[in-house]
Amino acid sequence: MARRTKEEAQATRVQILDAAERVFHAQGVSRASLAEVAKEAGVSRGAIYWHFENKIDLFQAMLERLRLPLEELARATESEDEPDPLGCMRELLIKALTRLAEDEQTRRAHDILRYKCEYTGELVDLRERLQALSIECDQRIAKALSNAVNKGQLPEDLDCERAAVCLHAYMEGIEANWLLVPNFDLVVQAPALIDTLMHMLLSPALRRS
Amino acid sequence: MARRTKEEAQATRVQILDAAERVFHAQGVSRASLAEVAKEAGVSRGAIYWHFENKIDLFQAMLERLRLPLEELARATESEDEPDPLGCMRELLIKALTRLAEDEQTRRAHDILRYKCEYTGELVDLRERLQALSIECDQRIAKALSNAVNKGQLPEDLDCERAAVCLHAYMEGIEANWLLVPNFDLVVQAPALIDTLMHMLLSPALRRS
DNA sequence: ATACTTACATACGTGAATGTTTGTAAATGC
DNA sequence: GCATTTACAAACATTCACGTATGTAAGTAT
Repeated sequence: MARRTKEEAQATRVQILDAAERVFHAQGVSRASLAEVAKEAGVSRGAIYWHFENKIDLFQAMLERLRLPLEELARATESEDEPDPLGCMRELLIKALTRLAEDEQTRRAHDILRYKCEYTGELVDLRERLQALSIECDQRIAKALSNAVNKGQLPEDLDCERAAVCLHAYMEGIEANWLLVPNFDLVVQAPALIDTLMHMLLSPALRRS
Repeated sequence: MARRTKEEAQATRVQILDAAERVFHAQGVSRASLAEVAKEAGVSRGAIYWHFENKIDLFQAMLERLRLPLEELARATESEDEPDPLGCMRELLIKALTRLAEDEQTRRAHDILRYKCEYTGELVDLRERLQALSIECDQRIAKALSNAVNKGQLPEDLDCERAAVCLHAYMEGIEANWLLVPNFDLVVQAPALIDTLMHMLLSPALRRS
């Protein structure tokens, strides 16, 4: 095979990443072989080793593409200048569910992270990254809730940290369970699911002592 | 090594299962080798192949030990004769969290199922069992909620099926997130977490159209 | 007491995946 | 226009876990 131009090389890189996503999803990360990925991508294993160091490097690169396009909304929710942080958050959470239901790539990636991946050995640092992300997520939610409190949208004595834990858990569970058994229309149900979550924030059990 | 008596053989079987639990938890199911399990159990690989067909058989046998001792409470919650189904459910859910926090074996098993296991290939039927369990769980929760409605403990027009989805998701998320980052005392927080969940059931978004 | 079976240990063969190395033709730099 | 580097393909060596086959000493039935 002849040498490719730079753009062609970039294209094969993307092909490999797409193939990896499919193969990882079908076989699981540890069970998937680079030979399978290569075959699926229509290249040789050599090509993969040219673009990536090894399987975990390929996996990490694949995950990098997830860079959530929900950042602006998240930032708005956390901004103290936002006049309607709670409405902003509602919109953000609905978008998160909608995206999961509608975007094939997002769904596959989340499915891999939840059900096709063992967080051990070489992937232990990935687990640590997810732990850090989880903590950061809690903090950002708490900040957003705090903003909503300051705007008078939530009770004055709301324990934002504990509420954040509940909100986070609820979202995590919705996504996990729906990925496992997608037996209802997530796009249709999303607003009601999120409104239920919003109502939960008014629980007396979430007030400071 | 000489031949063991029947009781001794049963003891080594348990040793192997315990060792498998530890090794699966440390290395992940696919990465764990039977040689490691044997070494950890203080036996040879031959012993494992005597008691179990192969690695997945061993894994399934290990999971069988999970047989949750929460069944009586669950049955009470689902029973139409129970005068306080909601209180029963509250107790059940708190117990579920408490057990996860306090029982090492339960925690390890759940951690394996969530973060040390790829539901693919030979484990695809395990995934299907989990799917069936998830659906069944939704139905049992819905039934319990229906009982609570009939006792006047929840609003007449509650959509029990959708409420069950929310409740299930919340619990799932709490467990998953706490297993990933156990940065708060689950036993202490459990009552407040469950009370928050109970309050969620009163959301107007969960009423029938 | 003897024959047979159990509960393992040990040794072997096999296949598969990994990382590396070498080869090569075309693209790119000067 | 030539040397060099790039973007792969193909072949190789190594590791490693799995399943199986065989060995064996003690328990168990008769």
